[in-house]
Amino acid sequence: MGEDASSTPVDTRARRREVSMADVAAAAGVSGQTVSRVANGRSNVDPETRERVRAAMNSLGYRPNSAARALRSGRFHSIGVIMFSLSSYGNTRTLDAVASVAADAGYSLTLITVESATQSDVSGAFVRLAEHAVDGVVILIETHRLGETELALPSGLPVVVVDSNAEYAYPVVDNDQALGARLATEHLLDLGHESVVHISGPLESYAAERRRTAWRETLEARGARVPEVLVGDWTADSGYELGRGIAERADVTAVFVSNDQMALGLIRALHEAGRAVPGDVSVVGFDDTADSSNYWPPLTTVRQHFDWVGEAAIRALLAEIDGDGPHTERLLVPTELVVRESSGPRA
Amino acid sequence: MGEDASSTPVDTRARRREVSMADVAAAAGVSGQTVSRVANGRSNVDPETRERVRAAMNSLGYRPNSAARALRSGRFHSIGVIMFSLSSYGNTRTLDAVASVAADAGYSLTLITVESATQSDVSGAFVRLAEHAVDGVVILIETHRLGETELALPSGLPVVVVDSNAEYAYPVVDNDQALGARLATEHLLDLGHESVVHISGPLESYAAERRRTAWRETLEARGARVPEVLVGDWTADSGYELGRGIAERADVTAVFVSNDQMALGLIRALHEAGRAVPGDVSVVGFDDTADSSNYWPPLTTVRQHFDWVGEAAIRALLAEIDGDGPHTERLLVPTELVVRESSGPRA
DNA sequence: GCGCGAAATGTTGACGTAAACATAACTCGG
DNA sequence: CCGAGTTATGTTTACGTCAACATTTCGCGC
Repeated sequence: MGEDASSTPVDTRARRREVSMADVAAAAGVSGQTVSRVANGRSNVDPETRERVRAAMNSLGYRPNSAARALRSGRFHSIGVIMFSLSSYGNTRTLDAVASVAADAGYSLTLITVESATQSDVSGAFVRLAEHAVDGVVILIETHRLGETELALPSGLPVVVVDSNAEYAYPVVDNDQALGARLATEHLLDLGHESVVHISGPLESYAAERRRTAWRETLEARGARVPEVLVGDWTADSGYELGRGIAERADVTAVFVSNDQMALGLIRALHEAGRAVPGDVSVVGFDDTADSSNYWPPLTTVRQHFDWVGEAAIRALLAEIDGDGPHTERLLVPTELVVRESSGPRA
Repeated sequence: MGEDASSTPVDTRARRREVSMADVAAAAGVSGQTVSRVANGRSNVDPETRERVRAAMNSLGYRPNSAARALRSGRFHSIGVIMFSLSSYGNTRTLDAVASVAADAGYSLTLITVESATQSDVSGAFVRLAEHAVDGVVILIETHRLGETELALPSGLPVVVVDSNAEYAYPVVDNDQALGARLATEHLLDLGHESVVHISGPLESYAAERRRTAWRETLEARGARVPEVLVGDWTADSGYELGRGIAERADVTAVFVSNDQMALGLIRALHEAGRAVPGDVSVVGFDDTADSSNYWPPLTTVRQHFDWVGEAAIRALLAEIDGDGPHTERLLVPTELVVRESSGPRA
């Protein structure tokens, strides 16, 4: 009695009954297999038959059922992305790139955001993705510290991590944080500043850590004094709070800030205190957001190529998915210094 | 030729063979159906049996196959999102909210970004989503103008649109653009400014249109002169370019800008020209981005509750999916004025 | 102690697709 | 004009899950 059409002719939810291959096959007078061949663009179909099937597909509005397709083939043509919220500028930009590259390759994106970047949250999200029919996973989490247990995920699914820590058993793609931080710090030293204060991102962030480390090493290499690190949380507000302290210290003439938003807050604090930028204090940020060229003054900053990172991540993942063996490698995309007006020679 | 499985017994890609219900059933010594019942938390299973099945699941690492489940049930527990790139602040924030609400409801998100917001691109994306096993679609496109042919999508799938135009045959959720624009304009008039110049978003944007219209109507209602509209493209750069023109006009004392980023550019242009904000020119933005309280001066702006919008959109969509009939209604989330330091009384 | 119903569990089949395996039709060289 | 090779098409089956139906087990009232 499985035949529904007989008993319930007017079923509102009957729309669920989609047009299937069998329907097309019947309409075109061929077998389902031939429809399948046409749908998948196989060559061994008579042009005339192909046309007939195409016509039937169009008139019936046939759309292949991806669930069935996935069940049959084991491929879902979908890539999972695990993100730690969408608030960070860089991650969002990377996601954008990931989305378009994946789309070009015929993959759609399944997005999961996690509240906190703990091991349990991330692997929980991972499990959900694994259940949810994805061929591979991109983990896009700049801020996380998983404690002693490093990222350990259920096996079997290709994974690429976009992050700054090298300790993963998965391929890692990232911007070259250390290069950018070095360029920024050297730029300020080259302008004659005796030392450079650093406003860091949160301690849990590996990206922040690498920038901080490179800043310190650059100062040491130049024989400059290494001031105490100030720690923010990436927000402009935290930059402002820390900036109020900096504004009171006449000895500070150069600040390297770990992202543009905190730099914005810092600059506001300096303005409020009547300290000129770059006259009294030079400021260099990190990210080169779309807005930073319109800060007042326009911000000298480190440009990250998030689009390259996103693209590289997807390419690496697709290679893994296609079985070209997992490359546990590490790809660093170069960063570059963009000099604008917030940095100048020491007064 | 292509057949590899037979010749390569040690196939690295053999991991694709996931643990299935049958494996668990065999391990636990029960039928597949019983496993299914345990997996779905049915009540009519003997506690002891349930425990045995659970143990087998864990030791084998069983994960239900969502493709098979979807094929069987017609439900995918996935919501499609069509976005016009991720560059806009508001859309990204809305997406964030959508992601967490959907996740709470047990749905994952399938994200598709489109390059341009044309009818063909959007419906192309829609078709891809329909193929891609989603239960419903959220269209999150603030900037689009589809010409005379209004958004016409293949039928059968619940849809919610987040946008400012009322002309859809689908439920629409949006921030109350008109309210915000009115509040902003009235605020400036109340401060004593004789008129208010408006920098609009692009003409293709319905959001920009509604803000522009409300600005004009507010001026007219107060009997104020309506200056020519300046049209930007949402970027800070465009705000800067237009701002250079404004800075030369001594008669302009108040500007209502259609988003915060253009306001940032405008303020930079004013600074460059030596015109004080708000001393010479008052500026009000729109969005209340995370950064705008740290602009210099901190920006008076209109706060949009993107999180509410995202949540409302998902709730409406889930209601549709659950068959509570399509509500072709329109939900406006209130906006509010946030007064900071970029606006002040007319000199 | 017999039969009835409830609870626990098993069996069958279908969802839509595509791989593997037929089979039919048609080409072409000798 | 026959058989081998090629191309077009059809048939069967399995993917993993779950609803529907079938069967078994057991408790309990009379």
